[in-house]
This record gives sequence, C-alpha cells and structure tokens, in this order.
Amino acid sequence: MLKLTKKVDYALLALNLMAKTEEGGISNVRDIAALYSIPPEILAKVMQKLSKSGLIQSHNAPKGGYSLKLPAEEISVLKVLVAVEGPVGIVSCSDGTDKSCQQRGQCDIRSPLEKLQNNILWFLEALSIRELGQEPAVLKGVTDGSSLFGQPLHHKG
Amino acid sequence: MLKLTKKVDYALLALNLMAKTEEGGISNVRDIAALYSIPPEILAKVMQKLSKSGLIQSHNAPKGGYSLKLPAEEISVLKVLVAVEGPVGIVSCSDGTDKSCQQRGQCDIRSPLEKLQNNILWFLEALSIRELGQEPAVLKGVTDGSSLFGQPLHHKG
DNA sequence: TTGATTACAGACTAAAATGGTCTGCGATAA
DNA sequence: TTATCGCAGACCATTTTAGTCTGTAATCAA
Ligand code: SF4
Ligand code: SF4
Repeated sequence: MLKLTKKVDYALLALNLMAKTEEGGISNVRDIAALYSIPPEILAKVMQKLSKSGLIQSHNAPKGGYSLKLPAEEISVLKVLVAVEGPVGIVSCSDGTDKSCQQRGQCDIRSPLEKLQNNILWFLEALSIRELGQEPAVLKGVTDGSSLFGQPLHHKG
Repeated sequence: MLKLTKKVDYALLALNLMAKTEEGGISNVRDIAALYSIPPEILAKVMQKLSKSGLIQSHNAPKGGYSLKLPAEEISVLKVLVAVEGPVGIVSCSDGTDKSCQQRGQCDIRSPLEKLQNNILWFLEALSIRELGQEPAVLKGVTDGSSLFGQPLHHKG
C-alpha cells in the first residue's frame, strides 16, 4: 500500500542512468537490464511505455536503443509514474477510473484527501530524474523522517 | 499503486465520524458500518487494529463500542495508516521488511527516493483526523493539483 | 441466571494487482 | 541478407487486497 511498483523502480533506474550519460547518448535494454539485474523483457516493456509517452526516443536498429527525448530536468518522477502505471490517485474515487465507491454518497473526507493527494503529486512532479543522481534540492528540509515508520513523530505543538 | 487501501478508507471514515461526536462519545461497529455501507466484519477488524494501536478505546459490552482514546488532533492519518496496514514505504527497500531487492547493490537512487518518502510521510503525519472534517490548514497552498493527473503540470521555471 | 449485545479472533475464499515468462513480428544498419 | 535491436501481446505465478464465515469472550440488564 502506498508503494511504488517494481516497474516504476526499473524505469527510474534506467532513466537515472541515461540522465548521467552525455546528451543524446543511446542506451539499450540489454545493457541496462544486465547492469541492474532486471529481467530484460520487463524492462523492455517499461521502456516502450516511456517511449510512447514521449519521455524517451527509440532507435530501432542494431546498435540502437533509447535516448532521452527531453532534458533530464524536465522529466519528473510523476511523469515517469504516469507513463508506466497510468493515472495516480491515493483514493479509489479520484484516480481517473470513475467506478464510484460504495461509500461515496456518505463520504465526508474526500475533499481533504484529495488535497493531500495533490500535495503528494506536487512533490512527485517537483522531483526530476536529474535530481535522482544528486542531492535533491526540492526535498531538503525534511530529511529526518526515518523515525516516522513504526513510531510516528509528534509534530503538533 | 500509491493508493490507500479500502481498510484505511474505512478507518478514516469511522474516525472522522467519531471525531465529530462529542468528547468521549461511543460508537459501535454496526452503526458505523450501516451508515457508510461498509461490510461490518471488515470494519470490525479495522477497529480492532485501531484499538490495539491505542488510537481508540474499546467498550466490550451491550451498548458498548469504541471511543477515541486520544484527542482528534493527535490522531494523524499516518498513525491510522500504520495501525491498519503496518509500516509504510514507497519503495520495497525501505518499508521495514528487509527483503533486499535484486537491484540494491547497483541502485543509486535510494537516497533521493527515501527523502521523497519522508516528505510524503511528513504530510501524512501532519494531517489529523480532526482536519478531515474541516478545511485542512496544513494542506493549504496546493489546491490546484487537479490538473496533475494525465497531463502533469510544468512547475519548473 | 439468563440472554441479548457488543467486541475479539482467526481461518477461509475470491478477486485483483503485480511480477515475470514466452513467443513471434518489424525495423534497420552493416 | 542477417544479426541486432525495439515492438507487441498472450500467458502464467505470486502476492496483495477485499470480503466471508464461524465461533469465542466480555458485559449489562432483565
Ligand atoms: S470513501 Fe470517500 S474518499 Fe474513500 S474512495 Fe470512497 S468517496 Fe473516495
Ligand atoms: S531499486 Fe533501489 S530504490 Fe528500488 S527497491 Fe531496490 S534498492 Fe530500493
């Protein structure tokens, strides 16, 4: 729950690698998959989705592969996420699929949850694959959250 | 992916309801389940978990039920989430379960993703069930994110 | 004392999402 | 012309999620 899928993980690894190569450099699925021990067939599918979404450019030929289609700064984690897994929503009622939930008629928590969701999406959008390889400036300031897991911190004061 | 489970949804609905009743008021599973059309058995389990986690107090008796054990302001969405579903992590490598992922040895995106995760957890912690029924102050400022779904906005400038 | 009402507990099944495999086709440069 | 690459989709296994079923224990009131 609330977890990124393995496919997204793979996409981010691949894109991060491509972002670190020189401008317009070409990488192919086999090499990336081997480097990160990713099943090649899965990575292939992921790359195809990224290609369809216009984030990367395919070169279908021997010695071909993929290259970034946009500057690494303009490829956000959210874009990657949407490209690979489709629309994102933390609650069933607001993820694009309008299969109305049973509780919707009586639900009085939708609005705040959607705002929470928008905040999360904003963060995902604010983080680019360029920043994955660096210290992500946009995330500075909240780095002490490791204590949040089992024993959530008390922030209210 | 990145979605709250139905059980969490149920928990938030129930807690929001209880937060709106008078201090120390008691609600029982049957009534809440009926009000929101939730399968009573599921809600029962959810409430038991909330009780075990010390967020609510059970009253096992006829005319019994549950009451909040903490002020509504001190029950964060993150606490509810952890109580119902266990530790939270957006990536497999950092959700408490230390089943190491195949890519971990070569992975160079863990640190930024964990910071991203901490930001998300911080938001979840900052939102209390009290604020679910109101305009959540902590979420002000990012309310225009509805355009983020299919066509992510360009924030970089 | 009895019984209705409530929470507690856990096995069990069904459906959906996820992760991975397999097979074949299409494009292109050497 | 052929080896190397991407393209496409069916297919299966595993895990997670959602829901069901059955039975026990505590408490209060009649
Ligand atoms: S219960 Fe409310 S917030 Fe949750 S999915 Fe249904 S309408 Fe959305
Ligand atoms: S690939 Fe990296 S970030 Fe993803 S689960 Fe593995 S170690 Fe964590």
